[in-house]
Amino acid sequence: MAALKYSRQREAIYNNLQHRKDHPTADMIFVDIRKEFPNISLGTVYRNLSLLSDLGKIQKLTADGIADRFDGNILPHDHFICRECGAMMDMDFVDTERFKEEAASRFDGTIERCSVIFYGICPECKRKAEAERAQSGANRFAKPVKITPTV
Amino acid sequence: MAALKYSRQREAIYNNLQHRKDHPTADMIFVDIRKEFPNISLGTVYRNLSLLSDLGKIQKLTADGIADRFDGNILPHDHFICRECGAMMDMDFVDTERFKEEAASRFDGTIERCSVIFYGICPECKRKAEAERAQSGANRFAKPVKITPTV
DNA sequence: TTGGGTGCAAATCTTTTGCAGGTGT
DNA sequence: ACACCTGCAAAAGATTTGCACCCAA
Repeated sequence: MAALKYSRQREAIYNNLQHRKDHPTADMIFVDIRKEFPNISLGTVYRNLSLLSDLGKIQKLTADGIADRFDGNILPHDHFICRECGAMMDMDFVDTERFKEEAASRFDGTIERCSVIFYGICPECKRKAEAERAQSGANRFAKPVKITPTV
Repeated sequence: MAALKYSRQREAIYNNLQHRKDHPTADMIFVDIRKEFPNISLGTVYRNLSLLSDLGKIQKLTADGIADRFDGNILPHDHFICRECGAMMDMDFVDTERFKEEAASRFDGTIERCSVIFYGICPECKRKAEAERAQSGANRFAKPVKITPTV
């Protein structure tokens, strides 16, 4: 079994993640951390994020249509992604654990973890849209409609 | 607004998805459908899956560490992925709608959809593992342990 | 006829990996 | 000294896209 050694880069990556709450991508962390370590490589960032995630020190979040994001908060909680501004935010007021237990009690296999991601329009974008609509009457979040054959 | 035209390829892709329950990747569909359309290209499969998903005729499923999968069943239901065999299966006995409403009622933005994915060991792999363990005493699903510094 | 759809291949984006040299223990 | 870790760059994997031709409406 491989023994883990200390590395300044790994510590910096971990700390960077602890000090921000925007659920950054590997590249966002890379850009930020390069201020402190100008020579760090993106590969190192990926390697350490993957390692920290395997160790359970951070969380990797995979969602539809976007690059993986990382979260320094490992307490069980859910996430929301805004399809307007792309922001990912915490949704920690829903009891996911109860939900997970409910599933586990009726499932024959073993449930180890559960990912819950909500998609929609975030409070800020919704507010902006409502202000606009009050003026123009148009709804810029309306999904495009197509003329559709059966398939 | 673009008008949609019928295409045999799109119909075949849609039907292929309706007739299977293994939550295939784009490539799996491509391989299967090539029996009927030897000249179809992977790009066409991707384009149509994306289109059908936008139209709400099928569902795209994004999960950790695997290629996107597609589901012909658009009724709200959750999924489970086995980390041993990689199979993705339905978990439709949990009331996700209630869960989604619970979240929506306490959230200031608009929740449009919700993805719930469970990860663990599927019933079949669990059974096999238990049979093996009864003989050898070893647990092949034990996660590797590392000696860990603070970070 | 016209504009959407297709096949093909190249491009893009994200993430992983091989290698040679650096560093923690 | 011995692994582990890093930077660099190339590779890999998944998905998208430009283009010329084809086909449904």
